[in-house]
Amino acid sequence: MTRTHENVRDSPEGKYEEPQTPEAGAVRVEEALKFLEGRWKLVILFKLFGGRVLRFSALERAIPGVSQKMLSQQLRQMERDGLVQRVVYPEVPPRVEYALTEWGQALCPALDALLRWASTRPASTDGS
Amino acid sequence: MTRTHENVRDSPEGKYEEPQTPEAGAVRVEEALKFLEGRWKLVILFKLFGGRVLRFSALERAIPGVSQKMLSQQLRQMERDGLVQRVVYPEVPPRVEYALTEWGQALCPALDALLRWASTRPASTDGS
DNA sequence: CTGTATCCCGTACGATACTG
DNA sequence: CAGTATCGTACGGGATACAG
Repeated sequence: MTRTHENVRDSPEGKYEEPQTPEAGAVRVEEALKFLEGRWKLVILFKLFGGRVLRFSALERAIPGVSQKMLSQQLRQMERDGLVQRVVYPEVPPRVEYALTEWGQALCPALDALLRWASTRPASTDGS
Repeated sequence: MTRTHENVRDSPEGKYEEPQTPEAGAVRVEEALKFLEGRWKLVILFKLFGGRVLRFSALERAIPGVSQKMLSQQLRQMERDGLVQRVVYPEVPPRVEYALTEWGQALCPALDALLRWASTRPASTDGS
């Protein structure tokens, strides 16, 4: 599974192409990581994983320490990036619900891979 | 369905334990991501993937735009984190070689998973 | 050759106040 | 309720100079 590669070219669904150079690889990973950059994005992601739907105030309550500004800002970015779906109900008082997109949900396995990797870290041999 | 699997507890090799709460998951992913944070870490990583061994000046030349300060700094962090091995040859002039540790090499599949995920991103429907 | 020490700056983030 | 506006700050990172 972790198969780094072999013949991926001309695969029928043909979306994913192995980066051809180390530089390209680094750049593409950086681009992927940019979707996760931001003090609160991962927290939001995990609150919404599993198809959960939360409204603004619920997220605010669920995430201790976040300010309205930051919550709003990060949600907007995630929406623009296609990670999050935002649904506005034209009511009074206003209600806005947030959920992950399919693509957002699909992040889960990749994060899992990262978690698995991190969990294999050898203990430092020196006393640092 | 975030839940990729079910009973992981008491697995024989028993190293990896699924995070029990969203918060824990977010925190652990953040910790994992911290190993990759830094303007030049990924570039360095990709230069060293595949078991390549490079000395300081070689990395400097291979990474356009990096300063000695940053290169040194990021390499030190990666060394402390256990991603990179640093070998000093007590010669004149000094020679220092850098390579990835096993754990560092093992990052590759996880990054691949991230790359695959990113490659499935739907095109924006709006004109942004 | 392989670094460290200073100085400087942009930006991400936090706190607070205000609005439809 | 669900945000935006404004201000202040901490820190990562660039440029440059110096050192073993």
